Amino acid sequence: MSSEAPRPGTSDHSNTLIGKAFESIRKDIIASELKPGEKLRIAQLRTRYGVGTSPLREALSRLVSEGLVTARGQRGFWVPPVSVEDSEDIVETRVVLETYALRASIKVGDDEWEGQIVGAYHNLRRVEQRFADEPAGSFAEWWERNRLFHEALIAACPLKWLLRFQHIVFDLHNRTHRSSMQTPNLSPDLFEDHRLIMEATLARDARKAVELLEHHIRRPPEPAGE
Amino acid sequence: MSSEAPRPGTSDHSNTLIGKAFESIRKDIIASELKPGEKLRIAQLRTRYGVGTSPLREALSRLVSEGLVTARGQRGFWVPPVSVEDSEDIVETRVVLETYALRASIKVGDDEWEGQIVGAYHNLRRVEQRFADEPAGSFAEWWERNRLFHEALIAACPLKWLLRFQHIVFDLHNRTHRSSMQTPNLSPDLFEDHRLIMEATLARDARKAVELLEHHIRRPPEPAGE
DNA sequence: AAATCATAAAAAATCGATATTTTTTGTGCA
DNA sequence: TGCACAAAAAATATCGATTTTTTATGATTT
Repeated sequence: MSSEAPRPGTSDHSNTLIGKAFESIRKDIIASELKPGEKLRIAQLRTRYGVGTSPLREALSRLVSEGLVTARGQRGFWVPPVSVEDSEDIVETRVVLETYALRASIKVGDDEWEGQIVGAYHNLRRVEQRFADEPAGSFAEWWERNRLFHEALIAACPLKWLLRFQHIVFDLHNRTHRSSMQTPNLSPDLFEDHRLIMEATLARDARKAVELLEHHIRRPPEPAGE
Repeated sequence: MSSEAPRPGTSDHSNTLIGKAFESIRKDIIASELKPGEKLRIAQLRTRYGVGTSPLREALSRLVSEGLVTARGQRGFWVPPVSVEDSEDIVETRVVLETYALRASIKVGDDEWEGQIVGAYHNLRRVEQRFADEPAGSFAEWWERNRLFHEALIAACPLKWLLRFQHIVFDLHNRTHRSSMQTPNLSPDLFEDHRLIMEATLARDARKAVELLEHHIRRPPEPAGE
């Protein structure tokens, strides 16, 4: 009997069309290639992602609970619209979860945890330096490494469920940012934030780290043109 | 064009077999009728809930993101097992979310909010009184009204996403409690907690209300026997 | 004439049956 | 006991049928 019940919160969908569709659609929604408010028609998605109806609908169903897709019975699926109220809600919820997790991490984090942060920051820094030269090419990459850096900061928090929720609102926040800028546009202030947050965190200065992180999360997206 | 994109976090699955299956399975998992660690075989569930493969799998997919079902690619679905670590994780996450939401509610709640709390408490009190006489008959009802009472307490919190996450961990916490007791067994201390929490909340004594709520959430389930 | 309502046609979502693929179980052999 | 292979079971995916919603059209009312 090698069929063990997996731990809660597990979602191993490797090697299935469901998994492929799930990841692809998730990626496209976060990147705002599937635009906020857009109707997700099954027939269209089938040709776009090259899978049948069933795996497609199952992937969409999974995304519903993550808030990246909304469903109405017998009416189909949509990309949820982006509104100011929702964005503020997402930002403040992210502040609550992420500052708690950062405090907890600073309290119990070990050498291994510190090393992961330094490594993630290094990778992030690389893209940030490259961003000035070729913004378009490094934009998507920046978001991914930004996510990994923030995850590393709070990885020592023992509450797995809280981290899971943080992941969800992070993705949602990511999407609102990306949908608000037509062209890649990242403030150098954001980059500076990262350095300061890391320094305060490694110095175990919880109060300062949390304050910096709050400002960082609340920082509004750069206006499109300048 | 009456097809409007619904707000994020919406899940209206009315009148679909998916919705029926989703609610039924969710209910049975929380009530531990589908037991922790149990394999969820599609063929069995089809006869049990009287629906076909497609709506069944979609319902299960939705439950995966809520943590009430786990999935392994090509291996199928399980009811997640209950472990001590997971339970502590769930409890502490619930404390973080629910105390924040209670504080926020006390800060901004209006008359309407207060009325809902009093009403929910009244309904809950009724079942709690009935519980002494017929525990088996009022057990499931108690859980539902308990949930409604706790939701009423924090309903004025403006962060919809935080409330949504609270709902998820509440259900998970509910399940761990129910799976730990073979026979209905609720402590009178729990009932007393409710009264005190309500009083402190309506008195707008945030510090006291939060302290009581923390103790209440952390209170372990009654041991099965006496 | 404009607006409302009913009806029909088209489109789309939903569902179940069947075929395919993968995993699990069972059996014989080294 | 361990391994290879075959059989069975189970999950997954595709397809087509059914149901529901949406759109289009025309008649009726104000």
